[in-house]
Amino acid sequence: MIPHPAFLNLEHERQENIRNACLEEFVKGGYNGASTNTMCKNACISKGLLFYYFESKKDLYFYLIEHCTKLINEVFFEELEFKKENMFDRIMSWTLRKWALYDKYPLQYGFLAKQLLESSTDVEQFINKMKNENKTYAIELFMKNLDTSNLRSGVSLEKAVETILFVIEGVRTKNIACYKQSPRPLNELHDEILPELKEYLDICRLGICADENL
Amino acid sequence: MIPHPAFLNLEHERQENIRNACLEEFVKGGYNGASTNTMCKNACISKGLLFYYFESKKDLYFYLIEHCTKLINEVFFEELEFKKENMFDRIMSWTLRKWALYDKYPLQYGFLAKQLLESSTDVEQFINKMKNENKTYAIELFMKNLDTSNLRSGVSLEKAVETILFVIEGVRTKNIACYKQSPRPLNELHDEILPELKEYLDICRLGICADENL
Amino acid sequence: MIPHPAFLNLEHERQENIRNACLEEFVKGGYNGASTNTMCKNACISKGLLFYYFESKKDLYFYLIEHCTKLINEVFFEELEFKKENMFDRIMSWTLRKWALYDKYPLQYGFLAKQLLESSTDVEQFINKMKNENKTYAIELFMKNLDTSNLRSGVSLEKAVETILFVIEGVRTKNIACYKQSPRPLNELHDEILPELKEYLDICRLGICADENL
Amino acid sequence: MIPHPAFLNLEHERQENIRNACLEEFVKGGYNGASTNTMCKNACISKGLLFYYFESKKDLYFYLIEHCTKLINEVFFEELEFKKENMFDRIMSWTLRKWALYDKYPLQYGFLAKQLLESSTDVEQFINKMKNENKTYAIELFMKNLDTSNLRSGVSLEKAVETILFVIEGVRTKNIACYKQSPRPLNELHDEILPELKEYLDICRLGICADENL
DNA sequence: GATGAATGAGGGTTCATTCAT
DNA sequence: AATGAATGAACCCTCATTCAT
Repeated sequence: MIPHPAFLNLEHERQENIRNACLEEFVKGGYNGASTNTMCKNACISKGLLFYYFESKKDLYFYLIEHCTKLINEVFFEELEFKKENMFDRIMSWTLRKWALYDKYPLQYGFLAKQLLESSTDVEQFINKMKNENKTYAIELFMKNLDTSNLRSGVSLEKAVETILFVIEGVRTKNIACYKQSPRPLNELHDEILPELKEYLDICRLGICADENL
Repeated sequence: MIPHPAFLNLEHERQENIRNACLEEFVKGGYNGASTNTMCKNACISKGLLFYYFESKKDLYFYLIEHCTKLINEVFFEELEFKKENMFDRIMSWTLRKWALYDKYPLQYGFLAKQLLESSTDVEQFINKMKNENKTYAIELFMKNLDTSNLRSGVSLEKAVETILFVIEGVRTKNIACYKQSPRPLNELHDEILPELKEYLDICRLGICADENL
Repeated sequence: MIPHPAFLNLEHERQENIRNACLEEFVKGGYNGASTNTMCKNACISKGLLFYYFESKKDLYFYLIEHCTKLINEVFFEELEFKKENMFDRIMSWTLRKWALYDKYPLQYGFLAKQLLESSTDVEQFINKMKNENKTYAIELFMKNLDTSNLRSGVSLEKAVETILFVIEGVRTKNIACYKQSPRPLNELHDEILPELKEYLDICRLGICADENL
Repeated sequence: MIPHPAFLNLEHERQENIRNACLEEFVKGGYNGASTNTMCKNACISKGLLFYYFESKKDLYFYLIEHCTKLINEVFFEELEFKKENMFDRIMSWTLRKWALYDKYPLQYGFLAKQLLESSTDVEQFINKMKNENKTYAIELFMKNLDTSNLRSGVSLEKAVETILFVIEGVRTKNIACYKQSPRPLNELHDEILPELKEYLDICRLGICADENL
C-alpha cells in the first residue's frame, strides 16, 4: 500500500512520529481494537489528515506492515557477509543480529511480531501472504554459502534448519512472555536468554551434526 | 471468573449452547471483534441475561478460557496412564491424544488456540497467566514416571523436554497456517502432519538420547 | 421494510412523533441531506434506538415511504363510492378528496410528493418501483364503473384520463411553488386553486367529451 | 452568482471542462450528494482554486444553474423566427427544438432538468425563483405573433397555452421515468415519444381550437 | 493565480452495558 | 430469573472550506 505522496514528503521525523503513534495503537489493541481516533490524538494530527494520507484503516495497517518489514529486512541484511560457516554459527550470529534489531526498533519489531498473530479476518489473508513471502526469502538467504559438511547423514538440511528455528522461536516466545510480566530493558533480557538459548541449541547440534558425537 | 450461580444451575445442554455461541463468536472475531449482540442472538438468550450471568464481556471471555482449559485438561488427563516410557514415546502418545481432542472439541480447542494469540492488551495479562500455569502443570505431569535412562549425559531433562515441545509447537503452528489458507478436514491434516512431525522428532532424539548414536 | 417490533409496539403518539421528526428532516434535506442526528434530536430519541428500530437510514426511508403511501391510500379509498359518473365529475371529487388529505396529513403527503422527485441514486430504484405500482393501482380504480358514454369517438379513454391527470398535476405543481414562496394556510390555497383548476378542466372537457361540442 | 473574474478569463475550453466536471457530479448525486473533491479530481483543478473561483459549493451550484439556463435559452431563441402560426404548430416546433437541445447539450439540459427536482431546502428557494422567471419569459415569447384566430370563444389564451405545457411536461416526465429504468439513446426515445405526444395534443386541440370541431 | 495539506465537525452505524418491567 | 428497549460514547470515514506557501 502506498500512502499519499504528501505523507512521504513529510520531514522524516514527523513521518516517524505518525507511524509510531499508529504502531503503538495497533500493538496495544490489535487491528480491531486499535482506534484511529487515538492514533490521531497521539500523533497530533487531525482525523481528516490521517485518512488523507492512508485512505482507510486497513490501508494504514498494510502500509505499516510493509514499511516495518522492509525496514527490518534492510537493516538486517545490510552488510551481512555470507562467509562459509556451519548452520549453528550462522544461526547464532543471525539471532544476535535480530536481537540487536529488537533493541534498536522495538516498536517496529514488536508490531511485526504481534501482527503475525493477528486474528482479525479482515486482514488475515494479507498477513499470510506477507508471512510466506518473507519466510521463503529468509530461508533461501540462510542457505547461501552454508557449510553443511558436518550434517549427519540421513538428516534433511531443510528440516534441520527448521528445527533450529522452532527452538529459537520457542525460547524467544517463552522469554518475551516473562518479559511482559515484569518488564526490564530488552538488552538485559537478551543477555540473559543467550546462555539459555545456547543450551537448547547444543541439544539440536547433537542431533544434527555428525562430528559432535565423538 | 465465576459466572452467576444461575448460569451454573442451568441444565447442561443450555449452558453448553450459550458457551458455544460465545466461543464461535470469539473465534470468528477475536476478543475485540466479537459482538455480544451476535452471541445473544445465536444463543437465544437476552442481552440482560448474558450480562446477568457474566457481568461483562471480559468476564465472559475469562470464564470461557478457564472453562475450556479445564475441560480439555480433564479429558486429556482422565484415565491417562503414566506407564514407564521414554520421552519420545510419551510425546507421541500425548500428541496423538491432543489431536484426538481437537477432533472431539474443535470449538473449545480452537478457541484456546486462537486465544493464545489474542492481541488485545485488555486481556493479554490474564491470558499469559493462564498460559504459564498450564504449562507448568503440564510439564510436571509429563515428567511423572518418565524413563530418562537413555538421556544423554550433560543434557538437562527439562531442557530436553522443552526442546521437543518447541519443535512440536513449531510444526503445529506452521501447519495451522497452511490449514487456514486451504481448509480441509482436521483429521486429514493430522494424518499428513504425523510423518513430518516424526522426522523432526528424530532429529531431536539424536540430540537427546544416548543410545541412538550407535 | 418492517421496523423492529419494538417500534410498532410503541404507543401510537410516540410512534407518530418519531415518524414525524424523520419525515420533517427528509422533507427538509432530501435523502442525502437528511441527518439521522437531527432526527434523533427532534424525536428525543437516542441514536442507538433509531438504528435499533430501523437498521439503517435507507430502511427508515423505505419504511416511511411505505407507511405514508399506505396511510394516504387507505384514507383516500376508505368509503369511496364508485358510483357511475363521467370522468370529470370523478376527477373533481377525487381531487377534492386528495386535497383534503393534504390538509389533514401535510407532512406525510408532502414527504411523498417530495420523495417522488428524489435524486439520490441510492434510493432511486425503490422509489420508481413504488411509483409505478401506485400509479397502476390508482388508474385501475379510477376506471371502475366509469361512465364513458360521452367520450368523443377517436379519443382513447386512457389517453384522456392521462391528459386530465397531467393538467391537474401541472396546476398543483404551479400553485405549490407559489405557495412555498409565500406560505398561507393550505385550505386557503385550495379554495383559490379550485376555480382555476375548473377552467383548465373545461378546456380538457371540450377536447374529450362528445356532447360538449354542441 | 458571478464567479471570480479569473475563472471567466480562463480559455473557453478549460472553463467548459471545469463546468462539465461539476455538472456531472451534481447530476450524479444531487446537490447534497455531490462531492467537491470529486469535481476537482475530474476537472484537474485544485480544491483551493475551485473555491477561489466560486467561494462556496452553493455559489458554484447557483452559477451553474444560471449559466446553463442562459446557454440553453440563448441557443433556443437564437435565430428563432416568430412567423405567424397557430399554437399547436408552434408548440410542436418548439418542442422539437427543445429536444434537439437535449441531444446537443445533454449534460447541461440534464442538469437543469434534475435541478428542478432538487430536494435540498438549502437551494430550493433559488431554484424556484429561476424557474418562475424562466417560465414567464418563455410564455411571453411564445405569445409573440401567435395566430390565435382559431381559439375557441370562451377559452383564455393563457390557460390554453398552459394546458398544453402541462400535457407536454406530463408526457416528458412520464417518459423520462421509463427512460431511467432502461436507458436508451435519447434520440430514439424522442422518436418514440413524438407520436404519443401528438395523440395527447390532439385531445387538447379539440378543446382549444374552434375549427377542429366540424 | 494556484496549490493541496490540514482541519474538525458531522456523516451513518455498532457497541457493551444498564434498568424498568 | 429474565427480558429487550434504551443509552450515548465510540467506531471509521467524508465533507466543505481555509490558508500558508
